Amino acid sequence: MENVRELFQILTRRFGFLNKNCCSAGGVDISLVQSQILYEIDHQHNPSVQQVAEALGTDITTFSRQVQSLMKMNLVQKTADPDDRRVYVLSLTTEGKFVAATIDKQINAYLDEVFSHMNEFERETVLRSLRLLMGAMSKTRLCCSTQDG
Amino acid sequence: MENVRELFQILTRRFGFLNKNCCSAGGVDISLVQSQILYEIDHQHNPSVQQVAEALGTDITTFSRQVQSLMKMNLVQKTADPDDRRVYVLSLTTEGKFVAATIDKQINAYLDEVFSHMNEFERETVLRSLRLLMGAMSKTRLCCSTQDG
DNA sequence: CATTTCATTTGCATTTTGCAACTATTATTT
DNA sequence: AAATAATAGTTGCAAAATGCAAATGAAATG
Repeated sequence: MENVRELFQILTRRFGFLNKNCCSAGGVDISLVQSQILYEIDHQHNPSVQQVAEALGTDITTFSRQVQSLMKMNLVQKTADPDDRRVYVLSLTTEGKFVAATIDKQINAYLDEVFSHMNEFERETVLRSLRLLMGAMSKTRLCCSTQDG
Repeated sequence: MENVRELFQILTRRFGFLNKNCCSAGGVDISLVQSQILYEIDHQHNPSVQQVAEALGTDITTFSRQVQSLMKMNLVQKTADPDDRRVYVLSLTTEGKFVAATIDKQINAYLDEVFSHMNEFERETVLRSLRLLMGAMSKTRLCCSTQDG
């Protein structure tokens, strides 16, 4: 097997650039981490502060402060969990949802553009491969576990 | 087409975790960015300070300081370019090469483990797909361009 | 009811970051 | 060839991000 790491390295770098450049939406300027937080909150079901922090691999104290910034920007809400009053549930505000959706649109537009360079068969194959790869990654508990996926 | 971004997001997150966790080698502790810098210097041909900074999408002043740290750690060397004395060429020291190689081994070992969950045919398909994807990304100049790949 | 565990937040010191300004060198003008 | 502009790289500084230790308040355990 050739050098697989190289493939991954370049692929993820490129996607990283994309994320970095796609981070202003509707007059609001968003940093890369903030964009990732919005994404994560948007995709988890009523996540607590800790859950999101862990999913992103961020120290929880750092994350706590990042949430504070996003609340000041009126993009994220914190709701006390009635069942366990230690816990705060995170969610996006209307504006937060709008920003997240805008970023999502931009990124998907770029990805559509990328996939437009393939024919239908290639497209299908690539997508199936990516899903396969994710599945294989999930089976490995060596490291790198995430919440989802 | 389903939500492709999600696939990418999770895939790159996982690979990011891997990179993050694979960053100590031979008693030396290495941060994620430092690991990426070593990788990049190792894979470019006599790169200048600016070239590596650009490849990584880092501000050049920040990068200049990161190089200084890596020089203090005796992992990276700076050589004055005889043709243009404004330019410094970056290279890895023996120790730097060792560290880079160790990290590379760890990451590839993990990836081997991942690919071991597939049969030969799947493996081939996935690798071919990744290459296809990279090719398609290179054709798009919308954003996200990198030096290599 | 005392103790432990847990989720989250703050104090503080360190590190990282990037803009503006600087030095030193090369390229371009006239 | 002197003057000017452009380039590669470095520092000053101030703002932002990070993470450990410790604190708070709430739940679980004995």
